[in-house]
Amino acid sequence: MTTASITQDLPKQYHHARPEQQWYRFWEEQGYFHSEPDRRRTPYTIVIPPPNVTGALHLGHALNNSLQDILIRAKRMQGFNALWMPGTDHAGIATQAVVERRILLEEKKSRHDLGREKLVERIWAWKNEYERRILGQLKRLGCSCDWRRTRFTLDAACTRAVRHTFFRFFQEGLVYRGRRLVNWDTFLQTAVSDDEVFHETVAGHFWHLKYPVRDPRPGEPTHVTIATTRPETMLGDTAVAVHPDPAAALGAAEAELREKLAAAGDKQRPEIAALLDALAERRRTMLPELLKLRDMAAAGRTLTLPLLNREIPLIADAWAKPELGSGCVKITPAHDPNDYDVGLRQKLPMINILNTDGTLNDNAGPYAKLTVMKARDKVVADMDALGLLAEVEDREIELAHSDRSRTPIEPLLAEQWFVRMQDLAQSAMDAVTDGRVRIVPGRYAKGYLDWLGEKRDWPISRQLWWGHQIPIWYAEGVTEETLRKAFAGRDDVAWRRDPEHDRWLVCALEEDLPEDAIPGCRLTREQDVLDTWFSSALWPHSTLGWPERTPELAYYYPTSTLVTNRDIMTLWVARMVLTGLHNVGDVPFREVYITPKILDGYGEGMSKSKGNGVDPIDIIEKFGADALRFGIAYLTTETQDIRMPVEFECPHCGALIEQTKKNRVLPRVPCSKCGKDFATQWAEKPEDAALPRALVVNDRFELGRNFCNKLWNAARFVLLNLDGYTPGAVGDADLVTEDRWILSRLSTVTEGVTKALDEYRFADTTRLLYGFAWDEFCSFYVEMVKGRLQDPATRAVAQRVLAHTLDVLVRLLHPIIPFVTEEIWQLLGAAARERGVPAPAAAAESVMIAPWPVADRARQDPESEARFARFQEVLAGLRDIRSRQNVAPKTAIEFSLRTDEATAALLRPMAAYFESMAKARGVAWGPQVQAPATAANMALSVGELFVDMTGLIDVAAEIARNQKERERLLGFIASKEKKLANASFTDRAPAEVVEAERRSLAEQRERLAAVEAALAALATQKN
RNA sequence: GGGCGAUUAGCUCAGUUGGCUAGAGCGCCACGUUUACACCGUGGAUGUCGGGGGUUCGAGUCCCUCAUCGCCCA
Repeated sequence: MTTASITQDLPKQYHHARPEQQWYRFWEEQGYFHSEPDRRRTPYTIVIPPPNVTGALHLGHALNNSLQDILIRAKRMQGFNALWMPGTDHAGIATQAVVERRILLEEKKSRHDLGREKLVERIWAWKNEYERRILGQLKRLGCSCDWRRTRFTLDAACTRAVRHTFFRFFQEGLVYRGRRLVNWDTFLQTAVSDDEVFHETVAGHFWHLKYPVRDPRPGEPTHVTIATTRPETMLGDTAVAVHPDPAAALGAAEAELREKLAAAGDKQRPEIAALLDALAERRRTMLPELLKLRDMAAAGRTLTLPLLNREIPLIADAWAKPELGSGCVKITPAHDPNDYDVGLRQKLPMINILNTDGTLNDNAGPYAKLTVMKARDKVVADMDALGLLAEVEDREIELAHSDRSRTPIEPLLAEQWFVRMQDLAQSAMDAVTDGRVRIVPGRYAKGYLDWLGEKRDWPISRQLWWGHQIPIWYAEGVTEETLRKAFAGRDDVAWRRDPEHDRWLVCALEEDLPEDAIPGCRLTREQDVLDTWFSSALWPHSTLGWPERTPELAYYYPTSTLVTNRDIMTLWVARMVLTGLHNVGDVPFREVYITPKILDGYGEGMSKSKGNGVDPIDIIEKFGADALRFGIAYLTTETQDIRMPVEFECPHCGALIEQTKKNRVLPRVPCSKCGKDFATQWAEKPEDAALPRALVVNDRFELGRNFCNKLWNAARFVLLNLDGYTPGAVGDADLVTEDRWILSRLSTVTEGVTKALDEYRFADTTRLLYGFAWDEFCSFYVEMVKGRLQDPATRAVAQRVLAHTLDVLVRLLHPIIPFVTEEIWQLLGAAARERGVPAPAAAAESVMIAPWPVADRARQDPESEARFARFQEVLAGLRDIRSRQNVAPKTAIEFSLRTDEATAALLRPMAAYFESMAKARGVAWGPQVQAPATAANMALSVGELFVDMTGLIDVAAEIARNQKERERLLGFIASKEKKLANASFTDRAPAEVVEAERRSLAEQRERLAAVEAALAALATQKN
């Protein structure tokens, strides 16, 4: 390809679509994404947080993955052997729930109608579809993942890692089976973890129920009143508690309130005082009875549980709060977390009254088979009929809901599998406290350590069909001797006694056990599957081949950086650290970078279930992948989340329609401008899906699109001016002022960008490059080099410096905006394959594999930068005068500059640039310069600028401006004078600060004098 | 209830160890099509840096407190 044929068709606007497709394919075909272990090189590895296959990616994922790609591309260019390990997560409950719901909706079938095998088959189909879509989205984003290594948490390799981990945990006694109160989702019929539960305030009631005291003695109460928001749970009550020392508890509550009162502001004081009064009242009226009940509890008195007529004890336990309600509390250990603790403490029976489908079981006696809600109504009615319903209050209740099915959670005592966390958690805490894992920003370490510090055992079983089925078989009615014989010589089978039942738990490493593995006993397999996080906890080592000691594991592990969001610090990050330490013996990654979160216009996190997830493809379609990435990087600051209100772009008329909480969940929305309907991401019915779909966009990505266009045009300018380019050395003597300046700035920026990226300061990186490319390279260097390009004597060097600067800039920008930089790189390569200052060298065949620029400190040239700063100030002054005096751009002006000789000497050589950039001819420079008779003036830090305005001047405008400037200066000078008159300032502030203030004051005074002189001169002209 | 974060121009956000009569992009106003770019250029207007107290010679920046919002944990 010749230069001519390349340059003739450069469009004036950068079009992103074709380069995105072309260069992504090119990179893939060249194998640039692939990494192989290579002992001679240092690895840099990132494992992707595997997106779950529940649905497509939204902007939050785009942020996370753009940042990973920026890091991995920069490191690759920096010479590291960079591996970005991709893959997806099976997301057990979330995916199963989505598929089940869809099947129910479309075919009116439950999972039980379908059966385990068929359902799992359907989920695999779903997984295949969404995995393809997700990976496609990542590719559109430009992600340079090593796709040949793509894994899935449920594939054979990950499954093997799961089996080995589970087996080892089992052998070491780290997994066990036990009864625990779990969050039961009655719709999905599975336990869900605390993290899959959200709380919502709903309108409810507080029912006050009376339980009769058995054989009350004279002077004793006949009933005990308790209050509950869930009356049906009384059927599972096994005690009523009263505080063991109600007087002291009331005293403590009072003391606490008094302390609060002392510290409170005026507004809160009455409120707290009222609470104190209420407590005092309570002490008077209720304490005697509470003391009596406490004594009755100590004496072992009992109550009758109405409806079931069960005898239950009155017990003393501190969970009962004498300052609340009746001071007594019912205890339902099998259906309330706090009561469960009481039950354990007091060794109470635990009666489960719930079936897994949310109906009551036989323990509920006459209420069996009723749903929770029906049972509630009936219990209340029956209690009322017995005269045992004391009161009903309306009350708002914080009710736990399942995140997956959106139905209320029932706490339920169930048998589950757990991982013992004591030692594992400690190891993961140590890794962070001793710095083997560094968390950035550091403040997130606290949450991690606090959570692990609780060392709560990890419930790992889920009553689902989609996931890693727990490799446990139950053997009943056999002796250990039989087991030993059956599995003689096998080290891949282990067993333990089931502490809850008369049977053995048998765990198998890789092979599933047949039913008849043990003579005389039919093995049954555990039906539950493992929590998704169990397999994703292994991700950094399972993807590298563990449990095999693969070359990959040896080379890439521990990985370098994990990029994720703060919501899963505990669920995922902490667990990766502890399984990594346990399985591999080392941490999974050296650094964890926590990204900001993308929020919608209402400040809420994006999620599929809310309907506020924005498909990054929409942004890519409209603005380009580079624009998306640039915008994301630009907004990724250390502390702020990113608020992103979005709009529908009407596909009919292009109008922008605000996305609201209402319309964002609709399948079709009418355009408020043209009135026609369009489809949204929710369109599924044929009649909706047939409508053209609106893109969901945000104008903040214009920033990135405009920047790419600016860069493109700068490159276009360079390419259009490379005719006759010859590579060659460029010595210092060849360089002119603007060359030295741009090379100096380039060196400084290279240094700054490299450092910022190293410290995960993405916004700083991007802003530095934006400023350099736009305000320095384009606005000054390109403008200034134009003249030299016209002159055959200077053209060659100008071309070389220009090509070099663009080359370095493009390399620095490549990690952020890979596509446009590759497009430019390729064009530049065709026009100037060999380039570089001081010595040319052949450019890499792709910017993706070009070396990262190294800052040449020797290029940093304070003198050039100082000269330039003065030049820029004078230029701005000239432009300002032109603008405020309304001098047409075509009209040439003349100016003179009163300044010291040194500055004059610096600026005289720049005369040509004042001509080309402000159409202004400098006629006089130096200390002796006098103001022309008719002049517009401007006080500058370097002196005073005069523009000869003969025949042009607008005296009134000039006076107005000078007066305004005078006001400003007077205020400024007054404040500086005050500061410097303050002895404590001059005595105590550092000398250089005081000196700077003095200089500043002197300078402003000079300016003021100039302005006043100008005003005086103008006054004479006015007449 | 405990913890973390936020509150700076109409909007979305920067502001490194306190030295600023506070910056950017968009939007707004005026002018402009000079052969890289109107997804552009030049200039301009716009802020009691959430409220109150304190430390300091000096506070957007540090401390306390209040308010509002978001998230996490209980």
